[in-house]
Amino acid sequence: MMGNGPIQNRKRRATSYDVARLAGVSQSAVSRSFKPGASIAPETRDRVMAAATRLGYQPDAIARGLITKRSGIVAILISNLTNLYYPEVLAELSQELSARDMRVLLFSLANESEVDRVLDQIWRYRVDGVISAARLTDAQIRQFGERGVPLVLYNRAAETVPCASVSCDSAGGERELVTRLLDVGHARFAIVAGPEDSTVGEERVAAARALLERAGHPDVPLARGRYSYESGEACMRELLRQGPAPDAVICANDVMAIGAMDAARAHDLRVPEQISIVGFDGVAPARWASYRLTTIRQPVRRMTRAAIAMLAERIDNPDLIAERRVFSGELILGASARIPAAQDYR
Amino acid sequence: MMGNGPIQNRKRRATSYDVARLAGVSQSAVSRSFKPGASIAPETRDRVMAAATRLGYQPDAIARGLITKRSGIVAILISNLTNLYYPEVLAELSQELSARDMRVLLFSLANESEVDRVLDQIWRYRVDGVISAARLTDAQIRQFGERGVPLVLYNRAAETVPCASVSCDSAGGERELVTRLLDVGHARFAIVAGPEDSTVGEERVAAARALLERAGHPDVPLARGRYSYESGEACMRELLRQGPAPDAVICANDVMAIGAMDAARAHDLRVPEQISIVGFDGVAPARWASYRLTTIRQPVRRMTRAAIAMLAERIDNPDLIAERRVFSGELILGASARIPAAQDYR
DNA sequence: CCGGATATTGCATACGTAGTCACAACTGCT
DNA sequence: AGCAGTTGTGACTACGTATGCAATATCCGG
Repeated sequence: MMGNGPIQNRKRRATSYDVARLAGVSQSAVSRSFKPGASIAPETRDRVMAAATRLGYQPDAIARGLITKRSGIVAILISNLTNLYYPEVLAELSQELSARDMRVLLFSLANESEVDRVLDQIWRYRVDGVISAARLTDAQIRQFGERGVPLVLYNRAAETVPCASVSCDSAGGERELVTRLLDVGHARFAIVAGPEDSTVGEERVAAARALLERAGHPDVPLARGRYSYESGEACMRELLRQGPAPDAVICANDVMAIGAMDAARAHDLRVPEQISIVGFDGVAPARWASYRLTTIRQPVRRMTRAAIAMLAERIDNPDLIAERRVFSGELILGASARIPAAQDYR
Repeated sequence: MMGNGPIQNRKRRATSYDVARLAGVSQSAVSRSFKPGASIAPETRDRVMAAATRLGYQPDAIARGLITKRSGIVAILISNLTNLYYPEVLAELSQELSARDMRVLLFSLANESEVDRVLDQIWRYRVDGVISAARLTDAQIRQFGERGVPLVLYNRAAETVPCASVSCDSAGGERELVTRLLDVGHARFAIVAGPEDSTVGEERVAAARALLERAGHPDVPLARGRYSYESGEACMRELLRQGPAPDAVICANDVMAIGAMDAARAHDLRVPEQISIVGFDGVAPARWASYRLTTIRQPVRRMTRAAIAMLAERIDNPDLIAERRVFSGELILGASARIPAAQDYR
C-alpha cells in the first residue's frame, strides 16, 4: 500500500489548481468547496476536501483578499503596551476577534509621531477595520472616513469629527471616588495626573478638580506623571516635599496610584489611616494584597466586545452613523482609602 | 485656482493605473517608482510620486504579496498575554519588527487546543516567518519545515526536531539563586512550580531540585501554580499548611513569587528575615518597593532582537541550519532573600 | 415521454501589483 | 558618422483566488 497521507512539495505550496487536478474537477469547484453557502454537490465537495487535505491545501488569504476586497484583518493601534492596562485589553480584543474569524495586525506605538507611518501601513494592507487605543488627530480620523475604513476608538473620543467609540465614563467614575472621599471628611487633596496629551487622563483630572472646587477646594496641588510606577512614586514624593502631606491623593491611573502608595509608605505614612489613595482602571496588580487599591474598574470585557461589535457592524455597513458608547466603571472598594463600604449613593 | 491638494474617490481606492494615467506614464513606471533600487529616471519618479500623493495612492500590500511571495508579515504566537512577562516581550518584538519594516500578526492563545486552528490561519496568510512563545508539538514544528516557513521559538526549545530558538538559561539562573541561598545557610526549602506542561518552568524547577538534592535536600516540598498571582498566594498557603514554614521559597516566576510574598506576610512571616523568596523573569512589578524581589532577569531586549535577527536571516535564506541561542539571566539582588550582595562566585 | 425548473459545473475574467523582455533613446568613443 | 554600451520605458504576463455567465445534468409533474 502506498498510503494516502499528506503529500506536499517542500518547494511550492499547493494551489486550488493542484487540488482541482487531483480531485478531477475545475478550479472553480475547489473555490466553491471552501465557500460556505456556495452551490456545490456534497460528494464533489467531499472529493475536493479529501484532495485538499492530501496536499495540505488552504485557500490563500492574500489572493482571496485581492478579489474579495476583504483581508479578514483588523488593525489594532495601541500607544504603549507596557501600560499594564493595555495588555488586558489586547488579550480580550484578540480573543474576540479570533472568535469572529478575524486576524489582528498589531501596531504598538512608541510615540505619537509614528502614527502617520502606521496609518500608511494600514492603508497598504487593506485592513477591514481598525480599533485604536492610541491618540489620533482629527485629520487622521477624517482619513478613515475618506478611505472608507471603519474605525472604532477605544477609550478616547474624537473632538470635532464624528467617530464610533467606546469608553469608560471617566468623569462619572472620578466623581464617585471624590464624592466619597469628601463625604468622609478628607480635607487636603492632591492629584497625580497623567501626561497632558492623554485624553482620558485629563477627563479624570478635570472631573475631580471640578467637584473639589465646588466643595470648597479650589487649588488642589497637582503633579504630573507618565502613567508609570516610577512616575507615580516621583509625583508622590514631589507632593510631600512641596507642602503639608495630603490626606487624599487622586491618581489618574492604578499604576501611578501603586507607585504613590509605595512612596507614601516610604515616608512612613500609613495607608489609608493617614492618607487615602485612589486610582483608576482596575488592573490586576491593584488587587494584590500589598495594595488592595480603591479604584474604578473599567469593564474591559464589555468594552472590548462592544468595540468589536461596532466595528463588525461598520464593516458590513460602512455608512453606519457614528455612535459613542460609554460604560460606567465599577467602584472597587479596596483598602487604600477611608471610604465606607455599604452606603447608598445615587 | 482649482488647487491641487489630495483628490480621492471615496468609493474606490486609487491603483497604480490611476497614478500612471495622471502622471502620463505606464503602470510599470509607477511600480518601479516605489521600488527602491529600480531603474527609473529621477524626474519620472518625481512626477509619479506627485500624482501618487495627489491620489492618496499607496502600493497595495496584498496585491504585492501575491506576486512577490512576501507578505511583509510576521506572526507572533503567545500563549497567554495576561502573563505580565509577555506584554514586555511583545512590545519589544513589535518595535523591532516595525523598525525592520515588517508587520505583526498577533495570535494570542487562550489554550493549547487552539494552536492547530491558528497554524491554519498562518499558512493561509503566507506570513514570512513566525516567532512562537507558545508551546508547539514536534509535529507542529515539523510542519513549518515542510511548508518552508521560518520559525523561531522564544523561551522554549524543540525536543527532537531541530529548530531555531532563543531562550534564557533557566538552569543556570536557577542554580545561581539556589547556590547563594544554600551558601547563606537556608535549610528548609520549598518550591512553587509552574504547570507541568511549561517547558521553562520545569527546567527551572528541575535545576533547583537537582542542586538541592546534591546539597542534601532530597525531598523538597513543591506546590504547583499557574503562573498567576493568585496561584502563587495559594501555593504559599498550601506550603505553610502542610508543614513547618520553609525559610526559602523558590518560585518558577516572578508573579507567583509576588503572590507568595503577600501570602507569607499575611501569615506574619517577615520577608526576608524569616523567609527568603526568589522568583524568575525580572518583570516590572518585581522592582516595586513593596516587593523588591530577588530574581533572575531575562535580557528581554537582547533576546527579542536575537529572535528577530534569526528570523530575518531565515527569511532571506530558508535553508539556514537550526541554531539555539541561550542567554544568561542577570541576578537581581532585591530585598526578598537573605543573599549577600558582593561576593565572588564562579 | 416531454417541457421546464433547478442544481451543478466549467470557462473566462478580474483583482492590483512586480518583473521579464524587447525596444527606444542616449551616451561616449573611435 | 557608426557602433557598443547604458539607461529608461512600456507591453505583457503571472500570482491564486472568487465569481458572473452559460452550459450541462438532474428532477419533477403532467
